[in-house]
Amino acid sequence: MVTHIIDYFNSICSLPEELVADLERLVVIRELKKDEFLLKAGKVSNHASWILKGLVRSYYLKDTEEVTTKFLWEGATITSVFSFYTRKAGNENIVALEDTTLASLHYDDLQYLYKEHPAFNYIGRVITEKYLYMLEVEVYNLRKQKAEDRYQFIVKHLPGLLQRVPLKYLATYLGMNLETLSRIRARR
Amino acid sequence: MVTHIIDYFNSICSLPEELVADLERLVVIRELKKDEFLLKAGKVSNHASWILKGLVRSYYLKDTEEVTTKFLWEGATITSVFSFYTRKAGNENIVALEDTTLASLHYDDLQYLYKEHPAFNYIGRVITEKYLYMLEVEVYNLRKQKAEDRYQFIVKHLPGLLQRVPLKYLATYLGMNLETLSRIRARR
DNA sequence: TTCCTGATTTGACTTTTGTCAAATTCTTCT
DNA sequence: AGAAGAATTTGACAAAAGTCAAATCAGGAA
Repeated sequence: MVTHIIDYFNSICSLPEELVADLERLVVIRELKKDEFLLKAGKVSNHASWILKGLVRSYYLKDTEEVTTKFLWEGATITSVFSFYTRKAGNENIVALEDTTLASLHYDDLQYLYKEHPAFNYIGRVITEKYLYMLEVEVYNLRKQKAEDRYQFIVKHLPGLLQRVPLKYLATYLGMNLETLSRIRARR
Repeated sequence: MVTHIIDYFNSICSLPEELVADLERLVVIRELKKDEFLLKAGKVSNHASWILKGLVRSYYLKDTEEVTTKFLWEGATITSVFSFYTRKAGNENIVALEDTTLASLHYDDLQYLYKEHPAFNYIGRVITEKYLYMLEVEVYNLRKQKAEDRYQFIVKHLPGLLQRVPLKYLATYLGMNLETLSRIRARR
């Protein structure tokens, strides 16, 4: 299991042996059952994780409504950007929508890797850049005025998501309510 | 001028002398007059820049309408994330809203710095994280359903922007049209 | 100052989306 | 299979935001 994530890092930049040894020691494999939480609002996020299998959702509470901010699946990196980097409690919840397997690094261990292994800074930078790019795409879609256009973007670019995610979560993710999403799907 | 940006990098992580020497050699100071372009749609973005003075706007064309995606000013990092990282032409335009002074690094020089100076990856990652966090805040605001709430977020967190930016640009940035923004400002 | 152009506001009306309530449909558990 | 609960759809209506046209305002150029 740990080898998968090491292979992934290796594909970004070839890892020195001592770094591989440290990773094997520090990377933790974790299993989340459906509906189990990886992070709860009010807690500090201590782990950056890579999803080996499964699907998670992150959301925050606006009044009584859950607003979904992200869906992440196999191959994705997941953490609460705010909480992990600032070391403060945030309002973000992360929960498994399916049984999920993660490779995780603790914040302290990550800092240790950055300090001891210059190459790991290269990897950290590239992964952060990828995450940034993903977020830009998300913002681009969210800025569309019409609810229909935002939905069609998912149909076109992430059709698999429609099979794996309940519509009530997709609706708040796309900034519309459930009934609107249902009606958009009905036309056609 | 170049010293400002080197001081900034130094504040993130102390720079070895050879890195400072390379930076002094590679960082280019550029001046943009109001309405001059830093990047035009259809071109590959070759520079990452830091704004020393001034204000720029990035936008793309949706049909005939300009959709503003970002306002960035003193202290901010600016590039087209998509085009700069993928080395492909994008749809993003970046234009100065005020006379602006930039410190820029060419893509190739940046890659050279990353390869030759591991410490610079640390800096690149931290800057990317900051940008990422800024973007998360932006998404958070955009996901608000009510146009009024999105505007009030600016009033509360970026009141200075209201003095520096024409409302027509602010409107598309906030995902509403000019008349709606004007009416929101009229209620009080 | 006066004119011109662009920025902003206002009005009348249309379209889109939200709200609330109820009906279906689908899943899961026994 | 049958029941309970969740997910999704549908209907009627209300609220929010968009559209188009016109008026007003503000800053710069002559």
